[in-house]
Amino acid sequence: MASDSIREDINLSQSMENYLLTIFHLNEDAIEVTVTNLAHGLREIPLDEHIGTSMPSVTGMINRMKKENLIKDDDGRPIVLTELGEYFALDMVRRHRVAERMVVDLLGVDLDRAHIEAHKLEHAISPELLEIIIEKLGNPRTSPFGENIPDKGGQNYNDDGVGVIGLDESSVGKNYQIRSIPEEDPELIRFFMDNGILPQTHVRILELAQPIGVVTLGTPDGSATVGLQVASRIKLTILNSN
Amino acid sequence: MASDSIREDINLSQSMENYLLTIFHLNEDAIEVTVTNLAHGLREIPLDEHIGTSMPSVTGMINRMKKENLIKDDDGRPIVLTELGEYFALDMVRRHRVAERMVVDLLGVDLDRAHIEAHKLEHAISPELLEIIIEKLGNPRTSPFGENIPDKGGQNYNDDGVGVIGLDESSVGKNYQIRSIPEEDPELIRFFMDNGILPQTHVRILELAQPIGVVTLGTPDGSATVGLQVASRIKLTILNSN
DNA sequence: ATATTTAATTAGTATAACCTAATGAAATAC
DNA sequence: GTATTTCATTAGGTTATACTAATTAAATAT
Repeated sequence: MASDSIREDINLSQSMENYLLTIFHLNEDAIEVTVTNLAHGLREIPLDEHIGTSMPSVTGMINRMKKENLIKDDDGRPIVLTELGEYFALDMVRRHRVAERMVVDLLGVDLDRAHIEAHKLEHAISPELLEIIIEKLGNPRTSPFGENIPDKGGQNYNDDGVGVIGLDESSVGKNYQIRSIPEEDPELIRFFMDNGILPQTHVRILELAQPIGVVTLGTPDGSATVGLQVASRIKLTILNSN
Repeated sequence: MASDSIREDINLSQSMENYLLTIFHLNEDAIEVTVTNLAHGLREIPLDEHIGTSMPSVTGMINRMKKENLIKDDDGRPIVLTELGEYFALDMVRRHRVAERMVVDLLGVDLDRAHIEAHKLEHAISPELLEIIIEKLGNPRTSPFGENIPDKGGQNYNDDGVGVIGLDESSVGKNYQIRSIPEEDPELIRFFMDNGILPQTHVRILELAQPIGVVTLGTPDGSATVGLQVASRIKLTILNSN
């Protein structure tokens, strides 16, 4: 099939794979994909002691990726993926999220380390192994952080953003279900774990003080307060029990 | 502890990790570690379409590894690992064999693909993850091919070669237990799987025709004939039922 | 509308791998 | 004991990825 043949004879470097992931996440967060933002964005993943990427390095890689037909060569900001680029970006997202599920569900890694371990493994999982892992996991539909796992071939992937809001946009007194939480910062995730702030959890908004910049939510176990910045990255769906 | 501190601040490239593994295996097979043999040996692992390594490339890497204090800088053939080099080589062997156990026991990969998948994963497993996997596996002592898994820190690793012989050195009519089988060639492993020639299996030597170059062995399921070259890589321990 | 700031690129290096072709050195063969 | 073969290195190049410093181009501010 087309989705298999598209893959043939193409070998992305680990570096390109990371650029694809970063571009995907910028798109997802509605952040303009520019050289500057990519240079910053690649810093997010704290692999090795590598702090960010210089802008000339990003320019260089973008040009290589244009040559590989992963990024459109129309020249211009924002940087936009070709169909091929989209395909591989979704493939990487799939691998990353499956790897997270694997290390958590199959190996017993703590949630706060899942992202970092998965980020190393995702480049080392062959297409065949990926399918074996997915089957073993029982075809999971989300990562342990609540993010959708794209289908094979990247078809019908949608953000499912309908009805999903940030915790910062929620209403006091209403009940919600947590859909997803941010996955990068181990310390923050530790806090989430300690306070039962996890995907699927039912929560009630106790306080939303915009000027002070905090949101307090009630969980089955108690209550917790987070800043608005963090709150905006906790995604909710409304419960019909309102 | 010392074995932890030795690791600090050292980042081996994937390439160096592969050289360490190859050097280890040459030593294990009592093959002199020379530039030529390394150039051949690195071909064994059929990653990508990469066929072998040129001798100047090996010389170059050996020099870099001398600078990193992984290989003794006395100059001379054979090439010999420093204590640090030994430490990392054993670490790699440990990761490789644990990765093989993981993909087979935890993920359900077929034995004939275990080596190749493990070879990619072994470079992407953090020390912390490695220990988690080992625990989850219940502290396995051998790989699925029957090879010993070195301890953490590489202490008390021994080949356990006492009483172990090659199938080519066995005696007709005697009973043995298979200790280990070669792991590189998927087609050969497929044959082993189909004929129940696996670690732990009890076998009886039915025929050993040196001039013709074949050994026939009886397994619980039937019998199979292999060439002497292959036979020499199947390791046996004698059973006291003789 | 000029000055400043921000964004991106070019120019020029560096390093880790790899390669082929040519050469030197050591072992083996006749 | 010279000739040949084998083994290893040097010489010289290539590619991917990164960097800093300098420059151009575009946006923003005064």
